[in-house]
Amino acid sequence: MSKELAKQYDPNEVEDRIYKKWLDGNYFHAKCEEGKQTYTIVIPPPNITGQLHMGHALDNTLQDILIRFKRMQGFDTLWLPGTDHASIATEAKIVEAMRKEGITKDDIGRDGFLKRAWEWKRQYGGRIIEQLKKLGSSCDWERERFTLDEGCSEAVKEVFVSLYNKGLIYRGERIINWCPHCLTSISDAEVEYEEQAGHFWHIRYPFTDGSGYLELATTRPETLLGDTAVAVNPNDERYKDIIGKTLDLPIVHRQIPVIADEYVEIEFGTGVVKITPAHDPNDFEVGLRHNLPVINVMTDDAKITADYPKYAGMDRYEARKAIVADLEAEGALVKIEDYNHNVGTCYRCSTTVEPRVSKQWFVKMKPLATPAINAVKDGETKFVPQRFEKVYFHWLENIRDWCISRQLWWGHRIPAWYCADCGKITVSKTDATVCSHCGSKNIEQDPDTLDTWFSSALWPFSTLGWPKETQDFKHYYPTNTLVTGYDIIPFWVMRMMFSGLEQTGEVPFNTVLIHGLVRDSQGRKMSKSLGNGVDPLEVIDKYGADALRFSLATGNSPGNDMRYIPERVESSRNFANKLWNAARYLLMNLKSDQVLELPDDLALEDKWIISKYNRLIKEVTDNLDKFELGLAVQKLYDFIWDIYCDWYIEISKARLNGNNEASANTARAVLTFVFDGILKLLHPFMPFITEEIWQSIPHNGESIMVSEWPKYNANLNFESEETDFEKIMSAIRAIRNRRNEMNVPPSRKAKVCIATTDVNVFKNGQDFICRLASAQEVEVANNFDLPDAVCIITDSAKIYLPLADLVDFSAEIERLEKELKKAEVDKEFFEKKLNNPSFVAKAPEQLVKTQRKQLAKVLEKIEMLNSQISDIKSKM
RNA sequence: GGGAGCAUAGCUCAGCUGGGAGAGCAUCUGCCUUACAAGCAGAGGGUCACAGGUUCGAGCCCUGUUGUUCCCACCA
Repeated sequence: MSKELAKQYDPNEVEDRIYKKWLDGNYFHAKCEEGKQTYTIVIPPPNITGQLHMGHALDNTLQDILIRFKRMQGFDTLWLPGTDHASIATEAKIVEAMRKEGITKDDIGRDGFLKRAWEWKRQYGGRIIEQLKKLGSSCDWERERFTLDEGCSEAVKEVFVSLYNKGLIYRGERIINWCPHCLTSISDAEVEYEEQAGHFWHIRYPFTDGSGYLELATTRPETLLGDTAVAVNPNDERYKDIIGKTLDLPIVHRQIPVIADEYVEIEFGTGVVKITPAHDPNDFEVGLRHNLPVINVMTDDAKITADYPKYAGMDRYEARKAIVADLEAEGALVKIEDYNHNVGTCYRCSTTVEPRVSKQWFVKMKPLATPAINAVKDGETKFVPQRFEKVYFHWLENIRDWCISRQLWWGHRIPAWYCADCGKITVSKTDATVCSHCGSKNIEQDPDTLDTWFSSALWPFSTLGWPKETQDFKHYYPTNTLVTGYDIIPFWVMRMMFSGLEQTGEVPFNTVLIHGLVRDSQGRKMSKSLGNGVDPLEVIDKYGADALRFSLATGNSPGNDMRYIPERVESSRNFANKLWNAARYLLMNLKSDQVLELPDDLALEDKWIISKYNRLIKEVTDNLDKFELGLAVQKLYDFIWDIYCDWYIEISKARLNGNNEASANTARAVLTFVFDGILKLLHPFMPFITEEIWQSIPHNGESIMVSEWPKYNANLNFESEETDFEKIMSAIRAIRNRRNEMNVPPSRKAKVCIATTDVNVFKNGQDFICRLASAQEVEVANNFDLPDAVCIITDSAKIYLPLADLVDFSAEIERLEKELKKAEVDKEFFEKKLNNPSFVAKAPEQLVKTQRKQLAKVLEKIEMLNSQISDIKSKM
């Protein structure tokens, strides 16, 4: 309290110091207390390759707000942090770094590569964690986990083996999405489709019996090398007679059959489709139905194989040109059309995906999807906002088996060994040394690793110690809220759901809070290639973490994208400064033995603000419970700036500078009491500044972050005092307004006369009116003779400002007539309603009552205005 | 082709269970009033995209239209 606060709040001076204080106090650590209700969030683990961006800032701000709120409410609160090994992204980064040194993966081998990868992780993996701390995140750092750490790896093996034993994981030769740049398979979810301008090449395939040609069209002529059939629709009258005939595949001159399959659309193109089972998912299916050979024509990096010497070594696009040229030379090319079509690309590197048949590991999805769908249908897990359930259902209902093997080294190695002797597979949690089928030692582990999302899918329970029956797991699982962006639903949310249900028998969380993307000020996605990304750390450096958090929480509704507007952060910074200065005011007025408790002798304005504050507690708490963070923060902003600062502080000045010591003391107590409460309510949103201030005012406890969340108290409702005080407020506003209109300089104080039926209320407010409405003295009475002056009407009073010399009579009449017109419109509005019998009959009684009152006031006002107008006219 | 979101003040957005439209920024006027000029007191500014419907009453609920953004989908 003796501490002197600077005139302007300097977040840089405060934040690191406060964060250290929290760490030293061990406040983030969840104690795992028996019998206490828990609240748990597991962090969406950022990639170790990542740097904090605005999306992280939003995601973690929302989580921290919820966590701090629940912690203050007395829950045993755990926010479990960690990072993701991000197999493809990390491996790509390391390979790239090696490339600059002129080294390849093969040069250093698997062990050498992994050594480098771990070294890389050691060096950069903690970077994003440090950045999260800058934001103020109150994670339990003692429980920090990593998807590739020992515990998570145990969980991965456990799940793999268990699913394998249940027949839910299998190995098979299927068509998968292959990225020729990352050199690995990727899952369906990892393919992004984009429309590309391409061509439609019309080609003639001659019949072997010399009976002419069949014309078809393709967007990918290079796959012709792998054609093993041509298909038509069995119901297509045009082609009925040719089914079963053979064609001579141009260039290759292989004989291929004409088959009939429903998949072919009669209307589209020529109604004839070339079938390349090795390089197209649909053709693959057709191939299965017709037992067609599968001919792979491309290597890992999408170059033509040695089987076609003329094109061997050409990449897909070179080969395309060469083949088109050769088709033309052969006279097989009919025409080329422009054509736009959707092309699948790799979500990591944007390379066009090459569908490819290969032997991979899959998770059988149907049996896992059903319980995950039901859990959401039954409301065990809820999405906020609810509409995202549709996205979730859509994915799960249309899901295909999940390709989980990746041809990468950085990740969880597949716990499967192949026997060179009996050819069978041994799957085991522990490293196998002999074949479980024949006992041979001649076994070798699968070189592949698992999809990075396989381990993320287990995150809510693997991080709590599962499969061990740990204290943490028993205590904190299932978790409560998962906070993530809508773009992550198919990758992660869905997979955690079915994994949690399958492995633990319970949903992993009961609420999924979905947020949108943070876009740039023009609404574009922030991206490296556009260079429009805003670095949250720079924003924090300039405006403070509290200002950034506040902006991200304000005006953001669940599930909706938002734009990053620098002016908004500035306004948040200003708000922080406002709070800071309110604290300075408080401190310079408090007494050394100031206490937090409220005295009994509360004045009208004290009851007014306490009552309002009491309602604020209820509303903010309700909003937070319903995940309406944006509404909560808006209410806090309004209360603090408008109610507390602009009104109560201003009003308190009269008492603090007056000579009634008892009244001054009461004001001090109320100022302190309410301020303590708003700091607490604001703390989840602006943790640093609220802590810094709280430490300098009278307080109970070590830190605001572990102080008690304010509780609504029915005894602190003072409705009639609220109404009464608001009458004084509206009188003050009316006088200010009038003076402004009349251009009265503030230095010119005027006497104010108030005619009202609430004489006592206004007598009570005389001091305030003097102070806040530049009045010299205030006279209150039941009635006055209408003075030769300007008159204002509020809901509860007629106010006379004796500033006759400033009055321009004709302007005054103009103003009064304008007001009269407005009042007449109001009158009509209410009368129309109240004259409507069905309104009176059907509308709530309370509403009808207040509208009647309002009408009466309007009528009174009209009468008053009329009399004023005639009064002034008589004096002109 | 299917699904979803959005459309509210000049700009960016709120608006919770339907009861006379709100904030921040910007603009205009007047103030350095002893917490704060990153501030104070005021002002102006909106047919809530359009058309129907339900209701005593619609920014909010229903139907359709237009514009826009996104997600999903194998028409080669």
